[in-house]
Amino acid sequence: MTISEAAQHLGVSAHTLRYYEKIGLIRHVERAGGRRVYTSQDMAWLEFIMRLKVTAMPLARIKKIADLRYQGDATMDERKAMLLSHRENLKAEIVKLQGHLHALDRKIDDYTALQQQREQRETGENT
Amino acid sequence: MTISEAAQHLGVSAHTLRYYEKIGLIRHVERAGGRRVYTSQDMAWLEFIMRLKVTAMPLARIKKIADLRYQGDATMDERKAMLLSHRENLKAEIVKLQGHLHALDRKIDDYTALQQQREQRETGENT
DNA sequence: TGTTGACTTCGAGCATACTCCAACTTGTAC
DNA sequence: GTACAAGTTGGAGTATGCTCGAAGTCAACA
Repeated sequence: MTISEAAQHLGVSAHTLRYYEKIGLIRHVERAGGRRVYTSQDMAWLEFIMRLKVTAMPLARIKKIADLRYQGDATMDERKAMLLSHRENLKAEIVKLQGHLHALDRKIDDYTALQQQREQRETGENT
Repeated sequence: MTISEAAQHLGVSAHTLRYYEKIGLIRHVERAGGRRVYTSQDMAWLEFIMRLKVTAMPLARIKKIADLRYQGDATMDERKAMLLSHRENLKAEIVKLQGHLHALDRKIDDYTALQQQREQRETGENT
């Protein structure tokens, strides 16, 4: 897979993929005639990175997981612990957003009530 | 309420409150002897801003709602429409995060399975 | 009246995550 | 073999949202 194919597949730009390689999120990507060739393993790893990214994990923390991964199987427990911790954050985040959703609903209700008051005034129901 | 009280109450820094005033999220805050005095109405508005902020609305969009608010009641429909649209985004975001949570759970399961395999090898159950 | 400490303004600086540029190389198409 | 698209590198620049520093002001208390 070329860089532009990979980029399209992952929904990011080729620039971003080079950037991720530069900061070490993904390492020793093969080259053919100097050009990057992404294997299916590379893609699986990048997809996992994207998964962490969309759940608002900062690149610095993703980098830490990447570093551990490149150190080998001995770091598995630590990586699992990081994921478990991230899962808890994610669950808390979902609960928080649900709370904000309800608050937003109430605010919208306020607007609806104000609109109705205005309509009543305009149709002159009180005079 | 002084700026530091307001900041503490809202969970941001005084610097941030001045910044929000500078970019126009909140306007004509009273001064007493040159110092900001936040009224309960100011606080209600700032709390609403925070509510939007924690749901990942960019300051630029919040600014737009603030601009509309300062234009008066005539912009109520437009503001309500923005909130409705934001609510849809928020709902979609929650669904998305729930999906990512499940994906994360599966990844964690993978790690657990690998750990169990390793334990079996170490205790020599196969020889 | 002097000191303390929280406040003021303005502008510069910072962290994150890209995003772009310049100059050069490579593979394919004719 | 030459044109052209797509790729390469390193480094600089950008957008967002703060965050800090400098230099000065103000109120309250000893």
